[in-house]
Amino acid sequence: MSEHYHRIWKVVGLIPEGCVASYGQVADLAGLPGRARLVSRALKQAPEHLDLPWQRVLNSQGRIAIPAGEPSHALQLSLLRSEGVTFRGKRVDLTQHAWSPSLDVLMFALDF
DNA sequence: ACCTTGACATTGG
DNA sequence: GCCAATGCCAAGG
Repeated sequence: MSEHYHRIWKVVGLIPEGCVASYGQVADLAGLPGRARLVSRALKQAPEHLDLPWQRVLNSQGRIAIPAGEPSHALQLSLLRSEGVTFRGKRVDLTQHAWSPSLDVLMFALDF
């Protein structure tokens, strides 16, 4: 598995319960600016045992990126609600749940 | 090596 | 708000 995937997985694992991040934000924090699509692939291929909070990653509009109708779309919605994330229609209320990583978390993510 | 495919983001209409 | 065009780039055929 590529080094990129490991960095992406590490960042996703840092997203706190009740918070959400966009694919692009995760890519940036992983040191891969402009590679949001790589994040989606990394999540789809993430090994189960990593137990990542993949449900906390949404598109830049705050919407669930999995196509409605796929079983995991409903699962993601349910997981987010169960951890207190609120929705405004189909979008998560980003003014309330957007993840703002603290400086120490940033340094950890960036390997400082 | 050459397409095609995305759980994306941004911009412009 | 919705849609289309672009840029992006690793994976899989």
